[in-house]
Amino acid sequence: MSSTTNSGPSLREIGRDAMRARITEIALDLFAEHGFDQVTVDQIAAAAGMSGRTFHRYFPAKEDVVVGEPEQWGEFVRDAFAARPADEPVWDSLLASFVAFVGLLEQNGRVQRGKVAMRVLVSTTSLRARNLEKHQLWGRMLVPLVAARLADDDDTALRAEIIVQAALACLDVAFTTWANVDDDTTISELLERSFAALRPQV
Amino acid sequence: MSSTTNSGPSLREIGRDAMRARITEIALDLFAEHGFDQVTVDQIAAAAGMSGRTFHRYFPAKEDVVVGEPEQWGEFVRDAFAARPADEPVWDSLLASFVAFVGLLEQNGRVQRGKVAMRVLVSTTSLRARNLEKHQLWGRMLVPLVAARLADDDDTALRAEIIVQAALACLDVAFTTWANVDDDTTISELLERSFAALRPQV
DNA sequence: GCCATATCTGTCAGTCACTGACATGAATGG
DNA sequence: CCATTCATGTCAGTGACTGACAGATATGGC
Repeated sequence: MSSTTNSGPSLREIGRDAMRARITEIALDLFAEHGFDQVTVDQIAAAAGMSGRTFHRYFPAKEDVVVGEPEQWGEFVRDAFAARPADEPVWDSLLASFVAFVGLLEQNGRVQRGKVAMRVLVSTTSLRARNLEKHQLWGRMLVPLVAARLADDDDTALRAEIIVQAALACLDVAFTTWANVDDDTTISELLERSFAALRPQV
Repeated sequence: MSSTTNSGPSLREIGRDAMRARITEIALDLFAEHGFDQVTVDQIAAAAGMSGRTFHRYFPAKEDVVVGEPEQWGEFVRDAFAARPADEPVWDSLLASFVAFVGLLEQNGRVQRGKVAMRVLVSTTSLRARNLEKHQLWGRMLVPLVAARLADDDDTALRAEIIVQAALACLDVAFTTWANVDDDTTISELLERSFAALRPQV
C-alpha cells in the first residue's frame, strides 16, 4: 500500500467514487426522461453494464443516486458554521455556511447536472421525502452549535431548534425555486432573499 | 339509501372509519412495543383478524396508519386560516390556525394515543419522511392564501413560501418536543413559544 | 512468475410492501 | 326470493432490497 503516496483516499476509493459518478450520470438521464418511478434499478444497472445487485453495492437505496451523501456535506456545513466568528448573528452565520456549501457545489461543477437532479427531486414525492431526511440530519448537527451561540434564557433549546429548521426551510425553498426557474438566477441570490424574509428577528 | 337520514357520512363510511380506528389502535400498540420497522403488515393484519390484502384496502401504505389523513386536516387548517381577519398579521393567523387544529385533535380525544403515535413517528426515519410530505401538502394549500395577504412587492411569492415553511417547521418542532417530554406541557403552549421565536419579523 | 489474500461481481433465493384479477360469501334492496 | 353490491380472501406478480455463495480479478509478498 506504500506504492504511490499514502495520502487521503486510497486507490480503490477513487475507483469507487468514479463508478458512483458514472452510475449517477446514467441514472439521472433515465430519470429525467422517464421519471423516477418509471425506471427500475435493474434498468439503471443494465444501462451501466452491471447487475442490480451490484448497483445496490454502490447505492444502498435507489433514492440515494439523486440525493447524494448528506453526511459528508452536512459535516462541511457544520464546520463552516463553526468557523464563523462567535459574535456574528447566528442567522448571518447560517446564511454564510449555506452560501459556502453552494459555492462548493458550483466548484465541483455539479450545478449543471444538479439542476437536472433537482428537477427530478422536486417532482418526485419519495425523493422529496428522502431529501427532507437529509435536512433532519443537518439539523441534528447544527442545533448544538446554534444553541451555544444563543443567549441562555429558558427557551434556548427550543429557539435553536426553530432557527435551524427555519434556515433549512430557506435552503429548501431556495433550491426548489432555483430548480423551477429557467433564467440564470443564482442559488446564492435566492438563498439571500430567502434569509432576508426572516432576518429581522434572529 | 333513504332509510334513516340522508345526512353526512353514509352508514358504510362510519363502519369504515371504525375499522380504520381499530386497525390503528392495534398497529400502534405493536409499533410502540417492537418498533415500526420490526412489524410487518401481515402481522398487523393477523392481529386485527384480516388478511394483509385487506389491510391495504384501508391504508394504502403502512406509514399511513401512523401519519393519518393529511388531506382532511390540511383542509381544516386552510379553512381556519381563511376565516381569520384580513388585517391580522399572517404570522398570528397561522399560529391561530394551528392552535385551532390542535384543539380539534384534543377534542377528538386523539391526544393520549397521539403521544404514542408521535413517539413512534419521531423515532422512525421513514415515518418522519412521510410526515414531512404532509407538510409539503399543507404548504401548497396555504401558500396562495398567505401570498394574497402580503404586501405586493417583487418577492411576494418567495416570501409567502418561506413564511409558510417556517410556520410548518414551528408546528413540527412543537409536536416533536411535546412527544419527547413527559410533563403536561400543552402542544398549544409549545406552539406559541415556537412561533414567538420567529415572530418579530413577519 | 507464483501463490495467498482481499475485493468485486454475478447469481440465486428470500423478505417485504404493494397491486391487480378473480372468486366467494354476506348484506342490501326491491 | 332474487339481483346487485360490497367486503374479503386467495393467488400471482412486481419491485426494492438483503444475505449467502462462488467465480473472477487484482494486489502484495516471495
